[in-house]
Amino acid sequence: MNFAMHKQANPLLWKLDSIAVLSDEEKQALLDLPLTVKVFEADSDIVRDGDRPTECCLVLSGFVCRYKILPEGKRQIMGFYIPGDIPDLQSLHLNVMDHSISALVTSSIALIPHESLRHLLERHPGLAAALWRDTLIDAAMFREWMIGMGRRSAYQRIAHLLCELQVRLKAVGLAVRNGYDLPVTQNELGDALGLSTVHVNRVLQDLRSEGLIVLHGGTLHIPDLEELQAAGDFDPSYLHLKR
Amino acid sequence: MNFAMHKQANPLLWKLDSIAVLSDEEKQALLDLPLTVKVFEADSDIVRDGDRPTECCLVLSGFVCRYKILPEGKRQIMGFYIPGDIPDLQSLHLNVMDHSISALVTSSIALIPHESLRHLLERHPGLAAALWRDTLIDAAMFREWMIGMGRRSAYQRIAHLLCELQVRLKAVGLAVRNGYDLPVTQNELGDALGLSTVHVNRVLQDLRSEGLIVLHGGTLHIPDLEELQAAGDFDPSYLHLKR
DNA sequence: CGAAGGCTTGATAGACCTCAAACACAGTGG
DNA sequence: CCACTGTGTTTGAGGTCTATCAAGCCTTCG
Repeated sequence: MNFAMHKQANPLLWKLDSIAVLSDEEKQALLDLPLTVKVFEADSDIVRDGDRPTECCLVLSGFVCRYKILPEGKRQIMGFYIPGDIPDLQSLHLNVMDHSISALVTSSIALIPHESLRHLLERHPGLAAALWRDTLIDAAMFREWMIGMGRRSAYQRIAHLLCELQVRLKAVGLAVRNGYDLPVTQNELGDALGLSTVHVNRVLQDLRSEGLIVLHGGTLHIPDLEELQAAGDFDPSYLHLKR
Repeated sequence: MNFAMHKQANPLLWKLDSIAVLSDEEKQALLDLPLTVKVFEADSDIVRDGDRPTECCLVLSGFVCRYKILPEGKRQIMGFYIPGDIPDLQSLHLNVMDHSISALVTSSIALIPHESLRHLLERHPGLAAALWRDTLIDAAMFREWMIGMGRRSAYQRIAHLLCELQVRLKAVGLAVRNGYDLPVTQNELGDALGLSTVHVNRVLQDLRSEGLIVLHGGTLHIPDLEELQAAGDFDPSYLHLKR
């Protein structure tokens, strides 16, 4: 069995392979998971604040975000999720959702019953460790975003986010070295970074005029990745990738 | 064996009991963990950014924080930890620390070898689930802090933090209904909330003058908890306590 | 009693927000 | 084929929250 060829078909395999060492047996077990694929339109919720999910959602294609709406109507986006990610893996151990997960563009999502996952993890402690690790890396990303919103300028924050997505997309084969598709509006960027749309727009123009990014029509080109990383004070070690 | 009386001696038992259901056997196994107790002075690091820990630290008494220093010298505090917490539990699955953990006041810390923990978790899947859940709740707190720094005013943020500590301290028996010891300087509060010391001071005065808090000498009194929660837009559900 | 750390206050500045409107572009329908 | 609509982007002007700088004050402790 050639697992390399399955990476395309099953992005979860690709993703976990980028953060943990898996045996062939474990990889096979992952491939054997029963998946129900469902397509979500742009701006539709996959899981809602207050829900008690009985399955986890694995992103197969598209772009997904984790967010919460505050009483005053403001929205905070707490993370972007890409193919291979299981944004609500936590629902395995936290019964009630304390936020929502939504598709930003049309996305195909595989639903995996909790039952199947629990069964899998019982039999394969290595996979249990890998998924626990995955949730810990998620937490590390939250921390890094916290640092950004607490102590970095808007300019740095945006540069940092663009770098994070570069690295993560590349780890699952969805980015080339110098760019990727970014199907996110400036409004959504603002909600993710704690900024107003207007300010995001102005800072993006700064980044453009400095030649750090070329961004239009949802396509991002990064002429010099290291320069952008420096501008965003970005160090990928918090993503805990294997190499 | 009366486990209730052990809660005092072993705050971990108390803490886990507040977030998960444990059998007597599991409780006993927790009590059997080999602990090496060590006292850390105020402002001394327990684990450092870049370390590769071989043990986890359990807070027995005192007050601890998770933080990171940025290149420009700024500090972001990403969480406060109290007796019963294991702030670096993640080191079980993430080899390299991407931040530091430090005592804010003299604190006694129990060091638990990874080996012992792994052994424990293999034998007691229920405890493994409880500790995984604990790291997920940690992540939920990060998310809530993110929301604060992204979308809440300084006034709300401070009120929110004071409420969070109230609930968490109460869950391990360290707070009465209307207050607790808060051994944190205004400078540290600022670093935790992404604010300057000066501004923290002014907002605290606002909170005081509105009668929402009485704070001096490291002791916080909350005349009306519900009012403070309303001021901080605080809803404890993200802490995922049992009841 | 002096030193040190933390708290408080005042004045000034800047980053970012809000409001408001114009512009660009893709999709829709007649 | 061209108005029409909607969403996203861009620009301008004014305002505010919060940072920074600088100093004085208070308490604790050796």
